[in-house]
Amino acid sequence: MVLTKRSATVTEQILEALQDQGYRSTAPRRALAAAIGEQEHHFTAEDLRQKLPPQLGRATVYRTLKILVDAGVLCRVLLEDGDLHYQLSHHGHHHHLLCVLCGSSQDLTGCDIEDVLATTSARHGFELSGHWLEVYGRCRKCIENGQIAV
Amino acid sequence: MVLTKRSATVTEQILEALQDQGYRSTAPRRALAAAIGEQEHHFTAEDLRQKLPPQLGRATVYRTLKILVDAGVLCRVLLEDGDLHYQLSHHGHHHHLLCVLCGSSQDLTGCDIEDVLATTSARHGFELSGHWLEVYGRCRKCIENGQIAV
DNA sequence: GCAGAATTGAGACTATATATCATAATCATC
DNA sequence: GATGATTATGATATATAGTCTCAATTCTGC
Repeated sequence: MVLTKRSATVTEQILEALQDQGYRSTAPRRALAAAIGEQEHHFTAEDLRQKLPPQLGRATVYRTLKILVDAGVLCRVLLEDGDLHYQLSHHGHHHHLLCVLCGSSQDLTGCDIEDVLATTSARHGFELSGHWLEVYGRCRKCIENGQIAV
Repeated sequence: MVLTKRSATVTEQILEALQDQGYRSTAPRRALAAAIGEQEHHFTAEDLRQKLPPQLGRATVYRTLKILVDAGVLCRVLLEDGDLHYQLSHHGHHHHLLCVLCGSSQDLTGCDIEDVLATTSARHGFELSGHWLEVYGRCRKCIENGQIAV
């Protein structure tokens, strides 16, 4: 396994991304970056707020999340029940395999969904501009642990 | 083209579905069914409310929409900007090709997305339980009309 | 340390949706 | 039709998720 400069902690990566985009380094943003670094899986804006000092304003949390999504550091994840969560993005367009039991997620890589979509859409005379795909199920670990659906 | 009992008006189909599920036929529900029948494309709960007498309570609209989604008459559609809309469902699991210009939608049928997903997921040791897919783009008509993105 | 610009946070506000519950409407039965 | 058990309604309160404003504060380069 090769260690590179980019494999610093999540918190550091986030702060770096902010700086790369010309944003200032402020105490609230450092606190937010640290809180995000602590998240194991996907989280909501309110999840973060609970980990942060209460005087850190709601607006700041949402503003920063938006910046991070735009910067490609975070991506939005749509849960099965319609809840919108955030999680670290592994850059580039991709999809998620979300475990409905433990909340973990894997990136769906090396898949040819895009091709299938393009072909099928073309058959309908449709010109593709984007799509949203979330996949729900049980991850290997949860299956092995013999968990059954809630 | 063959006319069957099932090809009654949308409004009638909705009312029939409600009755099939053991729900009573009430004035608010009839009004709602009529309003849904008038919708050309996908719509929000508030779109409907605007077409209905103001004394028809908000709760009734949302309750009825939920019933209709559960009954499979309507399905939820996620727009590119995150807005949740409703539209008539053509029964069974399917996906939508949503035109971002005119708002029309086509069902994505005869596609092998499910297979691709199953295969890819299996490679990740993942046991599929569901997924959500929305596809955005421009429909044939809008392309032919030479519309450009807003 | 200063000035100017960026950022913050308190709170008002919007939009969407659900919960409560007294009242009203429905429908099977008489 | 009338009755009554049951279902449904709607006014209102509450919840949730997020945006907007703007005076006060904090950064950063100088």
